[in-house]
Amino acid sequence: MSKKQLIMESALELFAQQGFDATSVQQITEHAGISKGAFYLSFKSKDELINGLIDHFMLSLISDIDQVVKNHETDANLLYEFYQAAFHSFQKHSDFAKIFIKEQSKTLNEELISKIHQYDKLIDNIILGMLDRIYGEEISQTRYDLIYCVKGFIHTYSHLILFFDVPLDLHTLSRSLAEKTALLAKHSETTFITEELYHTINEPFHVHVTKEQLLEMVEQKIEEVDDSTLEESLTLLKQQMIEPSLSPAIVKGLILNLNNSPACKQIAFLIQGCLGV
Amino acid sequence: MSKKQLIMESALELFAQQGFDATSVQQITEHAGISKGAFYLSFKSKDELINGLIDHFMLSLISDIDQVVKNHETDANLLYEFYQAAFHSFQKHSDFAKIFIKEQSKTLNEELISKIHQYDKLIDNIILGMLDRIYGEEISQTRYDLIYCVKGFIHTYSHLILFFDVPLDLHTLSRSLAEKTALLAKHSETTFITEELYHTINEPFHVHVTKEQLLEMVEQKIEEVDDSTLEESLTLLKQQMIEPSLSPAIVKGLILNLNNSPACKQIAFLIQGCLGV
DNA sequence: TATACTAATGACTGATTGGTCATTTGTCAA
DNA sequence: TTGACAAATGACCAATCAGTCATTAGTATA
Repeated sequence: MSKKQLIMESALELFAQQGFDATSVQQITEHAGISKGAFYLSFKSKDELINGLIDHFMLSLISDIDQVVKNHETDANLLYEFYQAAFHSFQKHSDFAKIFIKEQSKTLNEELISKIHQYDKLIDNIILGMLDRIYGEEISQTRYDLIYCVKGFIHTYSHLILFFDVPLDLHTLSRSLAEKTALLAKHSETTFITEELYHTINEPFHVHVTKEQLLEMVEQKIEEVDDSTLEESLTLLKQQMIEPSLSPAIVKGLILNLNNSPACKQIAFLIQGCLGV
Repeated sequence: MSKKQLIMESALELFAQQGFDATSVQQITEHAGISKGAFYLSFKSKDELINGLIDHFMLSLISDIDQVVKNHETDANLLYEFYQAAFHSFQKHSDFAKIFIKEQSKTLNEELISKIHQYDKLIDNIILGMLDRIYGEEISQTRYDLIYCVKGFIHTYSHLILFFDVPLDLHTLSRSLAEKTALLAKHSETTFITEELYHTINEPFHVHVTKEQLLEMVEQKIEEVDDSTLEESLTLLKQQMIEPSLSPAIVKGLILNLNNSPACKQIAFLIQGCLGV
């Protein structure tokens, strides 16, 4: 495990317990068994660490959900699968999820708030795509309202999953929420969040990872992975981003390779967006 | 305005902008135009101030909602009125609502977390009472699930109200959420939060304000109020709490007097509970 | 072994914090 | 005008913080 990862894992644990502000760099380095100076060899500042954590786990969550929504053929169970994926991802990264719920829109930098807002919009788009696919024209009036309902459901029930040590039946929960969402989608008539209102609210934010940033991330990932298939796939896709030469089928296949590895799902999602597949 | 109130208002504004940790006592006192020493004449510590703010505004919110639910005769529009009351209360105390949403279950003292949990349970009970009153046996299987849905709705839509400077139509919002809640209450069948699960989760917490604490609060309130009717009502009710002598009708009337004043609604709610009216 | 290099350390700095307390200021009745 | 008391002040303290840097430890090459 690289030093960066070690620090991130130690920090994550402490942040989940105590929050960002209440956790000192000293504590993190002690918990990781390294010196304070070593921390600043891996991260320029505490803020950079927080930034990195948010990027890492938000992308993980988003790519988890996105993959399920994209790869699910029969729309019948899609809602159920969506909720399953979301809650499983929360459970898998429960430390980060705790931070995300607790510190959401706290007193962070402008930069961080904007970043979180961007990820939030990504999630909105995934949910919207899913709803449109299932219900189509049927929900043309209420689709934006439904996004907020779905996010409301996830938020409240996440509390249970994260902050109580009770064994929960995620299957029943997902089934229950799928039922509720379907009810709202089929019978809800009053519209509160019109398309206009939705866009007014989200106007100033645009999602964007520059190609340069992404290339850098790919390079870093190449050094991290052990599997040769993954390494090769990443290298080829990096080349493709610099100078397209491969056929679409090959590119899709390479991205699938990455999607099969939990460690590469996130970067797969980004490459996918960059190459427009 | 008493010094205590001045400090609380100044602190509230800064807390809403920056959060608890990021706001120093120095900043608060500068903003209030007093010295640092003067702060500690009114509050034993920064924590005591935070405690006071939470008590003050949570009670305000809860008594606002409770009054609407209790006093609404026709159950037809009750859901709508409930959401209206909740969002109006949020809008009225938007500074505090922001803090409440932002710092919810952050890294506060054990004491504070428990306190917030207690208020949360109070809200649960009000919602549950309302739902039972409207739907009765019809929702016997899903009543606890419905609480979480209602709270989920309020949470997500509160974000819009609090963090975007868009003029919002609370009437339409409340109507929309009333419709959605009714849909779920009437047609939802899958139960996730069973009665047993609900009680397991909330077991260790019990709401309690001791009579002594309440008497002290009443005394303080007597000194604060200007109106003679309010002062008299408070004094009589205080006597009643120490040694019951008035008829139930008089007690009810006195509480109504308090309910008519925004400044006394909260303490009215507590006295009501203490006297079992 | 000697040299050159990087990785890692932790004492240190300057800034900021919550909270204290000797001192000053303001306000009464005598 | 005086003296007694309460209200208010802000310099001060110890603790803690993020971040730095001179120094040391470890390692690979010659």
